[in-house]
Amino acid sequence: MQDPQDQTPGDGGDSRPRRPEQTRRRTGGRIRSEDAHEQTLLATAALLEEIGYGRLTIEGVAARAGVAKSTVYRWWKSKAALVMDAYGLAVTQRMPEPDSGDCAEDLRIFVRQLYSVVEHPTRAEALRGLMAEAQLDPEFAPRFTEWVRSRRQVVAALLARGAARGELAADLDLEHAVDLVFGPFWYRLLARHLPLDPADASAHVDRLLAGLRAS
Amino acid sequence: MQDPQDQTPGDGGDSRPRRPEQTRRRTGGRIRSEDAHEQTLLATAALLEEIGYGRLTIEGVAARAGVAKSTVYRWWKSKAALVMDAYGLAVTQRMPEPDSGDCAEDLRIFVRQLYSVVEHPTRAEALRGLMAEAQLDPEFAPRFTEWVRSRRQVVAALLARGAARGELAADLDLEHAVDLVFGPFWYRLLARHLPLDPADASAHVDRLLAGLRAS
Amino acid sequence: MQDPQDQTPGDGGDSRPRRPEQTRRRTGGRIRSEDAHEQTLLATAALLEEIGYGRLTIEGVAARAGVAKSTVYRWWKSKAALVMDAYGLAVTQRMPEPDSGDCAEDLRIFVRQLYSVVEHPTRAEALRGLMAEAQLDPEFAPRFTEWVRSRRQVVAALLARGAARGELAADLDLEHAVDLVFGPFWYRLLARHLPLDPADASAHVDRLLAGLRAS
Amino acid sequence: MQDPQDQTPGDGGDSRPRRPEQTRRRTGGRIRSEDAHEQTLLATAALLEEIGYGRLTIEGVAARAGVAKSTVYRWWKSKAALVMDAYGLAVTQRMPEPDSGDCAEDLRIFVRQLYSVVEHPTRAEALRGLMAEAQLDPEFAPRFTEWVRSRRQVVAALLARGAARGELAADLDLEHAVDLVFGPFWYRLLARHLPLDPADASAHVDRLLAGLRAS
DNA sequence: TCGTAAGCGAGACGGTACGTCGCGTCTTGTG
DNA sequence: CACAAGACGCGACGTACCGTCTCGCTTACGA
Repeated sequence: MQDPQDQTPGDGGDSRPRRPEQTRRRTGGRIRSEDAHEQTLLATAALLEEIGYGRLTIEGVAARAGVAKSTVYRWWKSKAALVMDAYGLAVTQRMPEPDSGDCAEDLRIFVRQLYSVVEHPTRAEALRGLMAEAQLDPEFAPRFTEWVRSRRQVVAALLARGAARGELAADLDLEHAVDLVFGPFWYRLLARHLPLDPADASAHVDRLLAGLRAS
Repeated sequence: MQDPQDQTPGDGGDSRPRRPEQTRRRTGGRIRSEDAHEQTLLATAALLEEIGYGRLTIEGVAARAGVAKSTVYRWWKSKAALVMDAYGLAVTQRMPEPDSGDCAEDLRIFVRQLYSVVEHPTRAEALRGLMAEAQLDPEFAPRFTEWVRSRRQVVAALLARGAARGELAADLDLEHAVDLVFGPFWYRLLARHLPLDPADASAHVDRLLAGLRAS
Repeated sequence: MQDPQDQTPGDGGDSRPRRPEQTRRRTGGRIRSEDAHEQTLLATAALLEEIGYGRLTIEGVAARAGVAKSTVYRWWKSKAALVMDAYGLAVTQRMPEPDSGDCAEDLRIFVRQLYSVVEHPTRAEALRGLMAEAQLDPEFAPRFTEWVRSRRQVVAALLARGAARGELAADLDLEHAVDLVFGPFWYRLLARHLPLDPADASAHVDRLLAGLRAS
Repeated sequence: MQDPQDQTPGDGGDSRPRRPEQTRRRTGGRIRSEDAHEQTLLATAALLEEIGYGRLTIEGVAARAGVAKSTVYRWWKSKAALVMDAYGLAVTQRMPEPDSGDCAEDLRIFVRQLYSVVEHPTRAEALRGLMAEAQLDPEFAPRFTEWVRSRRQVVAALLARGAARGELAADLDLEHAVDLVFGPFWYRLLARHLPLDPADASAHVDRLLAGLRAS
């Protein structure tokens, strides 16, 4: 979600930028409890597994974590932000940024990884929940969009390299191409009109490449 | 939402599948108040415009409509179902089922219409809200998926006609092709990484057709 | 509750005087369904047994009786009135009006009968419920008070006969004496500080008579 | 309701037995708002005066007190419990526990005080309402019975002192004697067959004493 | 080494909306 | 007309979470 290096030391690596960016005053005061923090994220993950995003509540997370509600609110401003920290990272941030020298291969790797989310139903549900929340919570939407863009960036770079190498059409519309990678994926994930089968990943990429080469 | 022809006359075009299917017992019982019904839908639409899907509440709808909350609950089992009736119809049901004899032209008409939803921000927000709700409310999800399928059917038929006429590749994968029509649209609508511009509709279709012809 | 002879024929013998007393118009119109009536009272009695006065509802009675709610409302204006018909009669109206020639004996018979209500828990609960309702429903209160007076009358007459025969003090305050018969009974029935034991009836009467003879 | 002496200072004299007995954990947690509490009781009392027990609602009390409904429910589990705190105390707790050395005099004082409730119609109605509620709400009944017993205790003690002093029959049945004090009072209060006149208090006591001396 | 400044648990608070229940009324048939 | 069916407006219910707010206690710096 965030590069590890932009973390204020002692900030736990996952707090949202709610605390003033000006390197935090830090003049005395009890230090943040790493434990409370961790328990919160663990409880969130556990509850996501058990009851799903929709029925997750901050109240419930706090109770499960043995943490005060106010402590949760101190570090995360919404359920979505909490879930994003607890799960988003695990789900997708660790996705590869493949660079094999072969654009088709890179794409294949990336898309396979993308589709593999459905093998972890809770992660898939978390993705759905985050997307849903982004529609309903105007404060969360920009943060989600930003995350989407960061994911797009990986694919865009990958395609740009391919185009530079001449593997793809020169006049490629990058943004549109990236939409063709993610669009059908999200659509199936959300609309559920057909199952999202990791086995389809290859076919998806093949058809994609056909279009991108011709252009 | 529903085929216009399966409407019982005087049933307002929005009957819920809650009442026993078809012929409704109809032996005694006060007849359903067309007025209460209509007022509810109008209030829903009005509030959608004013405060948006996220802040819409059944309580608020009932109050605005001058209708008892229990009456709303009698006919709609969730906010999403209510919005679907109040808005879904207006939003998409009236979309065309073009059949000009030219597949490319048909697609263009359909997609243009699809993209035009963003010219009505409230409708766009309603669409987003419904999709979000489908992720959060397991009871609503199937109903939404069904509606998605009905929309897909229109495009599938259109493409099938084109394939039969030889305008498209014979070995066309229909489902995947339909995903390419709707996927990028929904993706942009929901993720907001880039604006959804009706002017892009043509380009979208052109690229689509290129792929579908080659296959 | 009412003498059988004051019934308009065809009026079922237990309807409350809601219909005008002027021997009912009776000019065409469907005749009152004896069956609906009876089923209502039976359902009331059954539900009293099962769930008690407190949780009894007119809605529930109607459903159980297979009768329309409006039919219940047509003949009884409140739950209390309904219960009074369904149960009150059985509970207390059939109590004896003893006249053995011996005032002490008469009292003993009467009080024993009074206390025996606790052997029928449902009846006891109905009595409690009616008393409670009389406190909460101003419309029902007078009807209940009237019934109380009718019960008092029996005892008053009994005592008056005794006084005339010289078995009791001549300067007896009748109303107060009757209060001493019913007061402690109701008090124990309602306050539940001590169980109401039919075996106590004799002791109650004995102490009572001691006081009434001396005066 | 409770002995005045077992009140934690600042606890308003009306603490519910809902919180763990005695010393309350008191490790963290916002302190209970004495103000919210007091406003609730005041609003209850005010509404009792204005609309009476029957039409009192918790919803209404909360609104009037400017307090959240959930706060009311946190401290009182039913309307009856609320009224008992708001009014019961005022009505009867402050009743005297006379000990003049003369049993007859003590009784007279007590009964006069008892009858005087009818001079405050709202209190009388509250008493009726509480008794009614005790019949209808099984959860409340024991609490009410307990209160009744505490009131009886006062009279029992008074009579026991008299008996010890030889003012009353030695073989006095205390429980029955107490029933004779309260029974007729409640009976008249509830059944309304005759008005409850404070002027009758003396006569009531006189007749009572006659019986208790003779026994 | 002490005071000041957090962080933390607990949990009460004012709110908002929920979804349900029963009321008593009404509007439809049908008999 | 009575009756069944059942929809309607209404009002309150009791619950669930929200996000905020004291509390008392603990921890860590910096003066």
